[in-house]
Amino acid sequence: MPRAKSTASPTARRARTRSRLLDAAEEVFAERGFGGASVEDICERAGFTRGAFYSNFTSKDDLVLALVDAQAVAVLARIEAVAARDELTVEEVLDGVFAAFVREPGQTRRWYLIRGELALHAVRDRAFGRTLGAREKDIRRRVGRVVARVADARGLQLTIPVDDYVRAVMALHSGSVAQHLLQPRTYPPDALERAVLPALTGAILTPSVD
Amino acid sequence: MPRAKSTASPTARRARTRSRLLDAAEEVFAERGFGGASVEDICERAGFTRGAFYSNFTSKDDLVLALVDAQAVAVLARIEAVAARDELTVEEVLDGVFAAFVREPGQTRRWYLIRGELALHAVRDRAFGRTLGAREKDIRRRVGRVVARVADARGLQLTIPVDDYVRAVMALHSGSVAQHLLQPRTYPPDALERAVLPALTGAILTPSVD
DNA sequence: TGTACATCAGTGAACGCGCGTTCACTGATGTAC
DNA sequence: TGTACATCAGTGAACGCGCGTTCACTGATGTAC
Repeated sequence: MPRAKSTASPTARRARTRSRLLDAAEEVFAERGFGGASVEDICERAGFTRGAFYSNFTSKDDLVLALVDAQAVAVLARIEAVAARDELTVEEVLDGVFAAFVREPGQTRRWYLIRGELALHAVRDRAFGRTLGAREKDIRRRVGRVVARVADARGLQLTIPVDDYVRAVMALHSGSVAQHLLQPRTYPPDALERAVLPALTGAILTPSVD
Repeated sequence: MPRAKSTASPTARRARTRSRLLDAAEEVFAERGFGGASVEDICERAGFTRGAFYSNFTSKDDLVLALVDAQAVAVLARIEAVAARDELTVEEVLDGVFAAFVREPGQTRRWYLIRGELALHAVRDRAFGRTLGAREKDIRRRVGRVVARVADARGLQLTIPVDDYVRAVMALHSGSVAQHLLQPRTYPPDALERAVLPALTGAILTPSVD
């Protein structure tokens, strides 16, 4: 059978194959979970045979690690873009951060499923957990810096460590998405944040005394 | 090969077999996920052969549904026990509720993994999602009633719907457990609740005017 | 520019294994007399 | 109380299938002359 159309140099084409496999893996993992997704499913989705898979990754586990790395790079880049905008309020910054996790608008469901799979895998596999934990810490630190800067510019100060605030908001957001996905009709997205975030942020970000 | 020791009437023994299989399934699902856990793993853990499994459940999916039902009954019973105690503060009620989800003390990890698996499965499978959603709603309503009663007895009133408050606290707790499991050494259990809950509850539960 | 050879990304058939499910059976317990 | 039969919870061998992984290969592209 003939090979797929050749568009670029072998090196560039190889990188493209790898990234297509990663994209496909994200989709298939979201749909069926790590355990339920087969290597063949992923290859079929990406338009390759299984041989191509093992030419680019040493195993299925190796692919999961590569996925985390690729996501971390992409998410951090999008957060940097939010951080560069000085005119935003704290709420807008947080909105931008949530959006940064999602590859394309309207992919919240996929985002939730993938993050859920990664979180469970991290708790089960200690080594993987350390990798994911380090990546999350990186992201929280970056977000925390932006929040602190924006709060400062508004003359507000935090009553608890900024890292705890960021953790709390992310937990709330994650819970909100879960509730919405479980009850799509009766519980709109962001309903929980809308109900709770103002009170929380009001209690934690108070006007500076000086 | 001889059968396992006979202790009671066939009906009682059958119920015992079923419940042992459910317990084993909870453990194995927590360890390996739904996709990663085989029927044989579960049977081995429970001390039966696969035939016993198919004598009690029609399929692996059927087992998951039975697991949810069994958990709902158990959790609701434990919450009722908390609700019956009138002397508790709002914080103690919430602590009691979180404890109610865990079968035995020190099983937080298992609780988190099982709930995570169920949540992902619910988002993927709409019919299952409706079942789980209904169960969660039941639990929230029950918890909400207790919180409202306790707040009322303390002369406090809620500034947002009690259901949203309960959702928020559960999301926070779930996020807290996730953070702790990811960084067991540096982030103690309950660290997030300790940092954030007082501010949140203070902002949402305010002294009644009348 | 044209030819001969080297490289290696991706192919696809093949492997052995473990899976979910089925089913003919066994033997302990319950029932009838 | 003792015997004969019925029930059915749980056994364990067997089924076909799809899995993760391997590997000899092909043919498009890059390189040397």
